[in-house]
Amino acid sequence: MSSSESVKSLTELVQQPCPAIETSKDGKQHESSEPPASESQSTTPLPLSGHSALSIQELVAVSPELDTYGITKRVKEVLTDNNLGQRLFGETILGLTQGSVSDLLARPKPWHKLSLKGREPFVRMQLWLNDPNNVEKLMDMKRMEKKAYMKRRHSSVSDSQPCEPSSAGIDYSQGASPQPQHQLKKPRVVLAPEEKEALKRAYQQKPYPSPKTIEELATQLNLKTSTVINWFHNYRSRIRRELFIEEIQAGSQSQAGSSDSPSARSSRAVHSSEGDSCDGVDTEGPPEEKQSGLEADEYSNATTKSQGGQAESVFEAGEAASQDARSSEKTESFHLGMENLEDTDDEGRLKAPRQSSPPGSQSSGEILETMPNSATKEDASTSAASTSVLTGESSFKSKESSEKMLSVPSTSSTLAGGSQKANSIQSLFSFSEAASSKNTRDNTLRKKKAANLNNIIHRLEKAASREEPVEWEF
DNA sequence: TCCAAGTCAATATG
DNA sequence: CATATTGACTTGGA
Repeated sequence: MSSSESVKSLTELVQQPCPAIETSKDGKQHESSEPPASESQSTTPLPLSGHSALSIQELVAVSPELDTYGITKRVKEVLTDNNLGQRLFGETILGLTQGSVSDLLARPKPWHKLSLKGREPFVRMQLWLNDPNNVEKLMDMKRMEKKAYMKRRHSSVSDSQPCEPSSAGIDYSQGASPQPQHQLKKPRVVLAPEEKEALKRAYQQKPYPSPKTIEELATQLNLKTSTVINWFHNYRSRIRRELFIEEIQAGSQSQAGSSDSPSARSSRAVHSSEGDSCDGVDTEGPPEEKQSGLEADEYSNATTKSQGGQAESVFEAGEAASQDARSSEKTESFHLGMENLEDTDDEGRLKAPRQSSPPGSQSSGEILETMPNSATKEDASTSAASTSVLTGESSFKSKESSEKMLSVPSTSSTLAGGSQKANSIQSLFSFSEAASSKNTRDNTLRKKKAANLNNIIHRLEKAASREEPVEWEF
């Protein structure tokens, strides 16, 4: 009921474009439930379809800056408190699948980094949070779903394949037997830990590999080119996100209470210390971005592409044959000696890989095998490995070891939130300040940061137009 | 064309 | 069962 509410809120927002400033609770943001009427609750799973979408988009357009982190936090609380799953919430309220919701709730990007489209779910969440009956509605949905489910399996007594032929048919037809249809479907590539390692290593050196490099990687790892491309795209964007959340969390917890943090940042202070960092990723780039530190330490970054095009074999296992002939000489960048150490989930990993790994060579696992190319299923056949390193311990354990590698000092750069837009920023959540990420323990984080740095560098370079990779002074 | 941002959907994990 | 991860696809911009 209440069909006009959304309109009302919308109008309100429109009328006063600059709301902002809400202190503790955001009271007036939007209210009302999403779809203006119609709400077919019966069988249509996806609520979004035409009608509501429009309103939402308009709302997004006029929506004030929202605290995405705060919103997701509250949503998670409400959901868990009431035993509501994110699947139901996602499909019913956001029109997204479970996986997407999980991701969104766990790693919300800051509002200003979101595209119009990306803001939609957050506006919906805010709307939902403001809806007094939000929980109740979801509970109802849950009940209905369950009922339907029960009914279905109840009535379908002997059906071997419960209904749900929705996807069926079409192509392969033939009927029937859903049994023999797999394999041809599409296997869903799963990269082995070693492969991921190799890709990550390659990423450190070149976040934006050239087509040629990609080809080589694909060949060496025995993966499809598209897989390698996709991997890089995904990795880059995911790394970026990690940084966002880090930024947000750092900011929000700063004044949580216990932490005193002497560091008072006065507007744009330049932290000279090289220690921490944080920094934002900022896609813009052009402006200044001071990154300090970054000693090459271990991986020198990408910019040094040297004009030749050398092929870097990511893993030492040379193997292969791949036709590369160029001597890769040192190529391998640093040593990173990690290797797999058991897993046991420890987070505090002490460094000190017990395993041998001769200091000079970075042994790292090598890939599984490169079959000629017959295409049959992939089974690891082992072996061979001609030059394989002896130390190589071929069978790796299982999980991927932690990834630790490079220990970049950090990018630092205070970026100063102020410079950004300097206007609205109500900063509900943190400022994008440079806080301090002191935990040294997280290698992963560091790695991500480092990776990100490379990313930034790459972009700057690009932006700066040709010009060789000048040496940016960090 | 490449890239980034959003998602989906299959798998992994818990 | 629910949630988390992740390769691939889609969309939209230069």
